[in-house]
Amino acid sequence: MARKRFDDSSCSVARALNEVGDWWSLLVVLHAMYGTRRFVDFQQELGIARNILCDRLSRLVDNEVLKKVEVGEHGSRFEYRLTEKGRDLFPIVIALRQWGDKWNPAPNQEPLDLRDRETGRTIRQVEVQDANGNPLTVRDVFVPEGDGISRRKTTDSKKTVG
Amino acid sequence: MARKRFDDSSCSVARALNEVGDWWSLLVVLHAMYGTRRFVDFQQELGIARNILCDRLSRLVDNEVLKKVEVGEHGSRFEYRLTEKGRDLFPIVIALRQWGDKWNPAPNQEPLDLRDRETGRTIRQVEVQDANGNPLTVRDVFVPEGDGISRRKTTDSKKTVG
DNA sequence: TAAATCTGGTTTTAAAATGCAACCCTATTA
DNA sequence: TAATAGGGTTGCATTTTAAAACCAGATTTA
Repeated sequence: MARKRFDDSSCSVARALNEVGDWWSLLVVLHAMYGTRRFVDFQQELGIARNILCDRLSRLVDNEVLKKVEVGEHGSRFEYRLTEKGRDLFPIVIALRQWGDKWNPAPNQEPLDLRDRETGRTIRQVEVQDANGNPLTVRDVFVPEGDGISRRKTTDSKKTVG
Repeated sequence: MARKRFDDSSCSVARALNEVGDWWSLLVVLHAMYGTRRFVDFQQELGIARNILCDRLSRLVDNEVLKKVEVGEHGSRFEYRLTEKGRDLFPIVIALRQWGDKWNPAPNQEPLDLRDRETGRTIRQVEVQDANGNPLTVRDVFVPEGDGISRRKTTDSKKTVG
């Protein structure tokens, strides 16, 4: 059967994954952030099948993560550019990159070193922070009751994370 | 043909997506962060097919995002608990949630309000920050040359993000 | 000017992934 | 003793995916 989709899910993570939660979309967005804009460039950089790339690009355009812009007077040339919504995926992509570098470092390769354009200094690890900017772990947060998360009367496990 | 996998990709985002980049894995991790630990609980909360849940749980265990723990003296009962590696996905999950809430808010629902257990105050928006903790956008960062990102001599688009 | 190339796709085909339902086995509870 | 809960596995039909071939308009190149 078909993949399940979550367009109308009450969970915003599910709705987000619906738009960028497949194997390729976030990689397309990542390369767009590195400056790639053209169909052929995406195709060659990612090594993605052309039909899949087609599908992903148009889906990202439908979801307003990218916009398709006609460029050049000669012939039909297009560019796929990030929208504000797309650029807003930045923390997610960077957090994924940092997680990958930390837990699955490439054997013979330095992790990618991203730097602040202004100061030239390495950026921070992306983290969840409290109102004052102090880092928080899973255990430090809670959801006020009446949140809409469907929970069963749990079986017999104690409710501590980890 | 088969889905493409990126186990050995030089891109850490690709390697990360290889472990948690499918339609269900991050949702499983999310619910684990909310406290879910049991097979049936995941199954009912997520509405996922049992065989797929099986597959995802064992893959997450293989990748050391979850650990499978035998509990209870009576019968074979298991719990799936987050490892440190799994808990380290916290910023990614939260960033996804915030992105979903911002750009695809649920029609009749308040966005989920996560709070610091200690102060009771709402947590911050997850962001990329420079060394001093100031927020950075895509346009504020750069990759030092010689980074291993495969780039073509770009066609004729100007290299500005967005 | 004809041939080759670039760009951005669509089509075809076969292998996987997905979802559903049914089944299995061990314990526990009614 | 029967029913139910937990944690799966199996079979099957439907989708998705990847690879490669094909296409069509514009533009170089020979």
